[in-house]
Amino acid sequence: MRIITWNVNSVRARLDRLLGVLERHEPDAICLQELKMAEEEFPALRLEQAGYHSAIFGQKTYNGVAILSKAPPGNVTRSLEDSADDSQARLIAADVAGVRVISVYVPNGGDVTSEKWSYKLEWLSRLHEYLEAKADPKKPLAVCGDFNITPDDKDVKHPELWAETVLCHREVRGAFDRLIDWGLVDAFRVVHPEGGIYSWWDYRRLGFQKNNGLRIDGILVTKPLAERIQGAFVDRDERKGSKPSDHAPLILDFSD
DNA sequence: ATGGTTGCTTAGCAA
Repeated sequence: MRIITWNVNSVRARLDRLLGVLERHEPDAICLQELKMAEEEFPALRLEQAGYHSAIFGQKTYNGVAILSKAPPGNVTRSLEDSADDSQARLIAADVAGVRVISVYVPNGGDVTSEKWSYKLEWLSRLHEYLEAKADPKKPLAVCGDFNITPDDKDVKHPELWAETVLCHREVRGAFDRLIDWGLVDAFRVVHPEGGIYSWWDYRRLGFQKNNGLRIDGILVTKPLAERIQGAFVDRDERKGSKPSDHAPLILDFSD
């Protein structure tokens, strides 16, 4: 089973590239983030022609997440399903081929003095509560997405440039560790313990041209799925050429 | 280095 996570930074701007990724990698499931469109605008018909079902949690202009799958998705749920007053579309879950798949777009956090930063920390705490309430560490589960967190300095090309930022701050790394402690494994880390492989390069400061990269995308899996890990890579070529997303797809392979 | 670039929406926000 192949699962991909990719922050497309607008489905509208990236549809041709998305179709290319599906054709090139043939994932069983692909988790998308930053759709930047309402559900009714989502090109579900075009993707169906490419062989994929769509489970969509859209929002006009900002955010938005989806799960595309070859097999029909089951038990689709949207949002963190808690009591918070939250209009941002950042989580969708579905059963795909016996695996509970979740696509998450963790808040970026702006800067550490902003209200966005406290929203990020609260959202991560709510995600932890969501796992406690809705998921089971003993069953196959993959939490896939843009976590807007580098797990470690070895996931940052120039850690000194990013220290104390919202992507590297010890408080979000702590929140990430608490998700892991619930019963998850950073599947990409298992395959590449040495680090030095990145999934996001800032459009600003010509990040890609300088390989000023960070790995803020990931696939976190429960033990029964971790035992099936076969390989992992980032499709760095997808960040090249005309009109790329600022993220590259991160790809995990599991035995069936 | 308080800049830089991209997308959505149309001057400003978010990343």
